[in-house]
Amino acid sequence: MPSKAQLDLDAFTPYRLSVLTNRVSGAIARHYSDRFGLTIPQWRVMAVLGQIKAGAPGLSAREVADRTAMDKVQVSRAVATLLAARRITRAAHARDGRVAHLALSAQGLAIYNQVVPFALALEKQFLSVLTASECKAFDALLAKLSGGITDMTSFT
Amino acid sequence: MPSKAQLDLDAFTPYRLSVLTNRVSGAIARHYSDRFGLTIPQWRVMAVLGQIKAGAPGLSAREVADRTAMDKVQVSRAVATLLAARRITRAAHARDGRVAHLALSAQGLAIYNQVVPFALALEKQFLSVLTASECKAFDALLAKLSGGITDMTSFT
DNA sequence: TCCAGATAGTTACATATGAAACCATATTGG
DNA sequence: CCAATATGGTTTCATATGTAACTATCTGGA
Repeated sequence: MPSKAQLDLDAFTPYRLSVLTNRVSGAIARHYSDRFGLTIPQWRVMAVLGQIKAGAPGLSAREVADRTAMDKVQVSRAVATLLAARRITRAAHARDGRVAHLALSAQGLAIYNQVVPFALALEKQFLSVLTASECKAFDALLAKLSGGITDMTSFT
Repeated sequence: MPSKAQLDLDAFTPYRLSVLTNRVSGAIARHYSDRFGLTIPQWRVMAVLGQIKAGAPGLSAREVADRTAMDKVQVSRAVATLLAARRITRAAHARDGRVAHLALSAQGLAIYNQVVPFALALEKQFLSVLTASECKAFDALLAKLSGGITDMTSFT
């Protein structure tokens, strides 16, 4: 018999990463949904809109997509839902008829201000098993791995 | 105006984890699909079946689910597809009429033996931006974080 | 000016996924 | 022995998601 190559899923980094992420994201998604009626894509849109300065005109859907690592379809759908719930506003661009400025509504801002501390608390709890220096190390490693992957769409 | 709490997605660990994982998993899924006609759930089933010893009777669907962090519905569907493609076999349990033993077919084993080195190469490339000691550190941190999360389904 | 792309965003379609209902078999307490 | 319940596994249904097609607008060059 051929001496088989073996692969232990529990030792396979992409698998471990996937399981961990699904657990965290799933738990967070449940919380967002239960307490704020938000999906993660919706929350991501609100999160980037919450960062724009007071006087600024808002972000286009494309800018939102860029900053959330979502594709434009996901953004379009999340925006439609958030608009229907009056959590964000849409205003025409002065010069470019294709573009709309998106921003949080007053109601959306109120929700944003509730979700942010909540999200930060969840992150803190997630990281609570690590020491401060381990957190920093993990952060750096994530950055390094992400940097290594962005350029290789094909992942030869 | 109230001094708003802020949240920068790019500094939010669950978000960063999610983006990284989606990139890796997406790239791997594309490769498995292109070259072997496998989805990730299907491959996970094959991966755990590939680990059982020669004389062993095979794994039940529930055991497969336990070892792959998939739920029984996902397993059922992956198993159905793999059976149709004759990549795995199903045999009745001697005593328990509900249970079936699953194992790789000869054809499935041949594919398994192709995929394993391929998967290991992808993992190696993914980790190639890290030094050996960084890999070890990352591995340990993943384990610690996973351990911290498993017990908290609720993630208070 | 006007046409050939490029870009913003939405829609449609086909597939994937999760939750819950469901069927069959096993087990357990009376 | 037999109900009540638990377990293994599949199916159903409703929703989520990705790809590709589509509309509308804009830009740049002949």
